[in-house]
Amino acid sequence: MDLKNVTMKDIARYTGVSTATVSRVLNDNYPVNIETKQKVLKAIEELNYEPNLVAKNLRSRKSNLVAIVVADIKNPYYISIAKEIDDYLFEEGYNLITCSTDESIEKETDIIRLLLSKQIDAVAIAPSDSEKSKLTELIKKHVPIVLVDRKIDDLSIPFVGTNNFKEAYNLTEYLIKKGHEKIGVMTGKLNTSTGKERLKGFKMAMENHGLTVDEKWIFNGDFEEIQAYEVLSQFLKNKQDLPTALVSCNNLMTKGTMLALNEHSIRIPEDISIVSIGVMENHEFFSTKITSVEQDTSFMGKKVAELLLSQLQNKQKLKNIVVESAFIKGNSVKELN
Amino acid sequence: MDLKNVTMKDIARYTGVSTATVSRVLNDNYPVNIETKQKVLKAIEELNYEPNLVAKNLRSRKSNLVAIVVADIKNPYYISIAKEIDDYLFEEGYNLITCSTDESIEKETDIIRLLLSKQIDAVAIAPSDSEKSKLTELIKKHVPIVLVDRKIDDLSIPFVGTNNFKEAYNLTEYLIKKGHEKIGVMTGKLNTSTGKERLKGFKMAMENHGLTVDEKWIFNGDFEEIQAYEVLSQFLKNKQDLPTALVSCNNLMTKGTMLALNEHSIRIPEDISIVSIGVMENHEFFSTKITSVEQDTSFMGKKVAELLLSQLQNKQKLKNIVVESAFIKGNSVKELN
DNA sequence: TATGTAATAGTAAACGATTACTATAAGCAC
DNA sequence: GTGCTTATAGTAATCGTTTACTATTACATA
Repeated sequence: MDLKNVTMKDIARYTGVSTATVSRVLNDNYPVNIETKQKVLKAIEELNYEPNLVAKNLRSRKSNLVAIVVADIKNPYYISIAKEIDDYLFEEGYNLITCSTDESIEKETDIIRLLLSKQIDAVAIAPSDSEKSKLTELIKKHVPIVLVDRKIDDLSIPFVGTNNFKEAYNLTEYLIKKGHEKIGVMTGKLNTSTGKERLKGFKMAMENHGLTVDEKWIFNGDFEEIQAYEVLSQFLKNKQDLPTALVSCNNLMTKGTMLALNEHSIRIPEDISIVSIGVMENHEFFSTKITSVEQDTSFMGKKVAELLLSQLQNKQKLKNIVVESAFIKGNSVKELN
Repeated sequence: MDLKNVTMKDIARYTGVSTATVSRVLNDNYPVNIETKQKVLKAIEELNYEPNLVAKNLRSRKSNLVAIVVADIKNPYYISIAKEIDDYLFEEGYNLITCSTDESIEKETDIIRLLLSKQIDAVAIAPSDSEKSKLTELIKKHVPIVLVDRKIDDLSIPFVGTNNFKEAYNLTEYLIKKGHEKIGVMTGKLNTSTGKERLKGFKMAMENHGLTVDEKWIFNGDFEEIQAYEVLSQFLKNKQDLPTALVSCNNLMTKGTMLALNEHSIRIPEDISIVSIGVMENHEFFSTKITSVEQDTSFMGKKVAELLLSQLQNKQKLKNIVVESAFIKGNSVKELN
């Protein structure tokens, strides 16, 4: 039974009115005789009618779908942002779909094309490449966008994120004040705003304190755990001399770093000090808690949702939102003074 | 510019053929003259045509949307499963939308209704209540379902999960073998299969070893961190005597438990031993690593995806899949012998 | 009485794709 | 020439809604 869905047509036939009237009852946007209305509502109840949103969407040229496109949706940082956005948008009748680009610009481009085909209503995105991202495709079709975490300067798209330069600067300075001079950095992807700015912050802090950055301690990470693990493992395998401290440019790479150090029995902070931009899950239970800065992802998600909704509802207020991040003091930094 | 999307009609007009022909070129499912075909393809290129999937979906009565409905999509356990499903389905042209019920049956019912309206193609679900879940609504509309993690017995729906009874039994027995007799349990929701079976496993292990279960050490959790934290905090505030060991019935509650114990300066395992069904993120870095069983969520996700796809593609093979879980030995259990 | 307007409801055209039918022409066998 | 098949392509219906038009009635106003 019930092989075919009940449609407005069925309701119309059942009650002897036109589909237009049924639609009007459902949307309550046009005067309908009270008795007719009740008859229709009764039929809807009896036949267990449920609207077909695909049809509705075709007619309205919308999809009630919003996407969040990030490098890796398994990253707790993005998860937390996404969940918050989802909660807010769900209230307004939107569903969120999450897309991971795995930092590949090709995949990101494919995803954007697919989203356009799906008539996506809005997109929150952390572009995997600040130059090559095909955001113009979205702009051309007037799809509202919010940049999350990663910025793109030339396009005037609202942005929600943190002050990456400052985060890196402060953490590096913290190390310096503890007496560290031989400091390395595990960088993020340098074709993203976050990667660039964090490295810049690191270098500036070094420079301002008259320290030079040793090239061999600049580890080229890509924001992912594996790469950080491998780059550092390679370095350690060659028995090169370690810096006394290392700045890790995101949470995933901090994990990769810790795993590599663990494997070589290098202790934190006895043998090397670590600071991290971004926290690891459950770090409060760690034997060595990593000193880090923590972003308020719930707040960020909320702000992203607000910016998305304000664009969807044409209440344009397109300002950028830079969220302050918190300093978390752990015990991963050795006092050298 | 480009306010309106380019449609097949535009391509048809531009090339002087009918929309039927354009459709045939695009789908390559009907003979089209080679020159006509090239002309159409050229127009598609030039006008930058992209298909409208909403229209396609209306016509085909599908949505290319699959949903995963769980208590809390922020739970790393579900995230990992979801990500795996997403990856597999994306390859086949489906998008995954994630829905959190927050363990509320009302919310779950609303979600199911919404999904039906969206013409959802398939649903993976961990029902928030094994009795009251409105899966019949989905079944009535012939929407393929896969039960994830939580089972429902009477409906014959394929299931992917673990042997919850055995997991609880083994962990409890492990404690007993270490000499523990005063053992408590932080239960999950008892209106779910996982909650019920884990408690049953715990009780059976106790019984089989001639131990009695003290009611005051049965803590009524609901699988969520907060509830576990609060129930235990309340207990500790009343200065009641502790069991020597506690079985926690999922990862989130283990966290709540640890937080509550921390706050009261109760040490693991010196003051109380803890075992957990399910692992916490990054537990490899914990000062006290919790002895637990770990589910292979990637494998589970893969199996769920397979079952979903096989139903979507009518290759019915509806067997249940029970995944073996791994025993992780930590240092959270004190030897009492 | 003539006229304006509000309530009520139906008709039919959209939205953008797919496809069952139908039609034409060409090629081939007899 | 007749009949059959195949390649090719158009027409128009369809998926399930919404809505611009149009139409009718009732009632108030001048």
